Amino acid sequence: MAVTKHSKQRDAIMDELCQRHDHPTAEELYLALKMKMPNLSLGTVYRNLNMLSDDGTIQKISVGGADHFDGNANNHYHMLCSECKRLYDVTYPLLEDIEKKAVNFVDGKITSHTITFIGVCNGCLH
Amino acid sequence: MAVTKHSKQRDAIMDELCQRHDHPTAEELYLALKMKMPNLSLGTVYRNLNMLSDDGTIQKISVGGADHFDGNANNHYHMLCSECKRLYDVTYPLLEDIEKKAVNFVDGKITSHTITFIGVCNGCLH
DNA sequence: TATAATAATAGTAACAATTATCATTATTGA
DNA sequence: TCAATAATGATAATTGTTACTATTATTATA
Repeated sequence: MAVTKHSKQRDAIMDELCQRHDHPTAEELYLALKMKMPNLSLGTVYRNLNMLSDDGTIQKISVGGADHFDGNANNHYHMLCSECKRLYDVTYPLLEDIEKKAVNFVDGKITSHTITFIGVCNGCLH
Repeated sequence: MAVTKHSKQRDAIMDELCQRHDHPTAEELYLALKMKMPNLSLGTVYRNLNMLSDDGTIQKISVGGADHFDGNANNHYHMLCSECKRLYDVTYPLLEDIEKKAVNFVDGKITSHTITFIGVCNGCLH
């Protein structure tokens, strides 16, 4: 179901998600919020994250293991550290024309694209 | 553990995976192989797919839901149909220099990259 | 070619991530 | 203020995957 009524829990989830830039999982968000809202439920976090990502208000990112969420809905790229599994933003300029070009190599229509770099972050290199 | 000894099950898994180009999940492979090898175990399929993708012999692809596997280990791109969740190959030419360029936008080293187009396949459009 | 070492298997249990259920609570519009 | 119902918290159920263990298959060597 789509969002219709307002809720404190959803506000808190959005606030937390937009303040941080570490692309937390549902459980990481839940644990952080649980301190301020002690009777928040993990199911509520999942339900809201799914509604919001269905809306296009936030992004859901699947890279193996638990899904990550990104409060920045504008398309941008990511890097996954294969050591610590953390997900980082990559400010590589958006490839504006890649979807148009890719149409020639696809049977269907394209609505978006993702690029994920895999590597090792500085924290894990040292 | 890495592959050392030979096994019929692993051969059958590789054969099946390389013959088809629909990026099956572990369970889809299992069901297809179960006909020829009635006492194949799902755990065996998972174990081998993981060993082979750790090797770099095959690719594991996470796009939400169950992981998909690709017998083509050469880097190439994919399209995910948001309707039927099927994964297609995209023969878009490899962006050879993107990893080198991306280094400037990343704190760490890059070892590979993936591009996934999201869209609707022809089967789902009609 | 027999044998010993051990990797790989089948079958099953356990686990992790996510979704569904449902009685209760909160929001909203009349 | 009240009725309608969306959203919640708590928990059960489901799904995808990994771990465990006794047995079987592979392989190197005597």
